[in-house]
Amino acid sequence: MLDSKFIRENVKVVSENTKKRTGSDLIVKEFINKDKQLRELQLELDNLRHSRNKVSESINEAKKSGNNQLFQQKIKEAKELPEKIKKAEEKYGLLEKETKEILFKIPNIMHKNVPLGKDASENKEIKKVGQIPKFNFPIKNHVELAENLKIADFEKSSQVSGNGFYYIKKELALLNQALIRFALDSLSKKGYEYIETPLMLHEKEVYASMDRGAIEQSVYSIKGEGDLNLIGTAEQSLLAMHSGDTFSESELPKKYFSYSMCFRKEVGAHGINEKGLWRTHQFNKIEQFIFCKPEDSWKYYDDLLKNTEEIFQKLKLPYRIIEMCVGDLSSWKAKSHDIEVWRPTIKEYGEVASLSNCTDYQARKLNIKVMRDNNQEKQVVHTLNNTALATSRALVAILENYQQKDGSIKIPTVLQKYTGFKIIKALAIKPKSKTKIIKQKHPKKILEKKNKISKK
RNA sequence: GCUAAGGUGGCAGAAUGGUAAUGCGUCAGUCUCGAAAACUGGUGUCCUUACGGACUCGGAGGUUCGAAUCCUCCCCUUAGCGCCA
Repeated sequence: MLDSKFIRENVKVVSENTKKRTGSDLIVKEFINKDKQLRELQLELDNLRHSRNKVSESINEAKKSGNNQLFQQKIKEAKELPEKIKKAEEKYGLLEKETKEILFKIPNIMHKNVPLGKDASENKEIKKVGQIPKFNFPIKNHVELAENLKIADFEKSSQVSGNGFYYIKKELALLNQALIRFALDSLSKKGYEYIETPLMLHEKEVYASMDRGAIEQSVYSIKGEGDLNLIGTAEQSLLAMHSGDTFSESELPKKYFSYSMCFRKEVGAHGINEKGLWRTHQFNKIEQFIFCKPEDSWKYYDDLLKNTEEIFQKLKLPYRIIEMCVGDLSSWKAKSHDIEVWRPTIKEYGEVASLSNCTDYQARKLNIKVMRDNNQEKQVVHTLNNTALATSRALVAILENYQQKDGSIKIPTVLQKYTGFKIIKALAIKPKSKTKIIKQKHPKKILEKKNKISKK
């Protein structure tokens, strides 16, 4: 949320920004109006309370001095006040709630360079990195590849949990763990602090990181457990970790990274009914998160992008960077870039990481501040986040980009020390159709191979 | 989960129905060539141009003219017991 005082003092800036982002600045006008009423009501309420405090004080004095007549008279006088105060309080509470709701709807002030555009189709491509692989054989998508290799089971998972879940098995599951370790090591070396967080949060903390719309579309809440919700990203739990804290200047920046499971409803999301690992209700993610002084946030923004790029470069996966245009920028962000990885099967880039500078918008909701050295003044900190690696999408990219003619999958070199194997070997026997069995020329060799594997 | 004791500013620690003592820390000023000590003033949030005022004792309600204090519900901490990956 924005600072009410800032809105009052910069109506023009906020209105223009809101209009640019949502097409209308009506909510700003509405806020100004409500906020004015609210402050008038507060003055009224304060005056009522003041007179109560005064009367109470005089009652106390009368009691102490033993002036019984005055005491009785004042009590009589005081008895009328609580009712009035209660009414004013109720009115105030209601108006305050309304005003806050509107305040939450006013979007963050964008960075001045955010490109114009209506929606995702108008996002700006910044650069492309890496060689797009060429295949001299018909390629398969990750679902076919994984099912043929029997390293994933999407039938069973949809049976037991519904669509959007997965069983990954054997080499694929180990590759998943290898990706996690690889990303953790990569960020550890950069001096970021590793954190493991709660996977459930109260509503207030979840709400701090995003807006109402995003929550309704993504957040799972736990039935019968008060207002507990599964996190959609460790961004939420990392932000909440410093809820209410005031840092000294020397403590900042706080650079964190975290590994967690993420849970998302994906209501209305395109592709949630598609089989596979690309869009799922549950996935593993290594997330980067920074709390910093306001003047430093753009510097760290670049760092966060570099860290993730480095990971994809080391995995030798072709990717591109795009910048979110106004129409595709979430309300709480000041600026955002995505990293998209190449998917040869659909001949498109697909989102694998999302970088954001939320400036002070998130931190204000949880009252996270920094005490300035010079003038002893507190200032709301800036928060930034970027995916380091969401493993399920990286798995898709690896399966599809590293597939071989025989259906086996090469393991990216940097991951081999974590997996312990260099290739996910194609299965020798394909018993599905008779013709294929006939085609197999060396059944002895196949048997030998099988024995070797089972010995391992 | 049970039992017991607790939860008051950055920290320690009083106030048991009369409007949050005090100490430490910290910041500023005086003094000093400078520092220390000493002294003086400030040190949570909000409203107000200001004068002022309101709020704040883990949270939410309630009783009362008035609640840190009494009542109800909830949360958390510590210790012991129980259960458990």
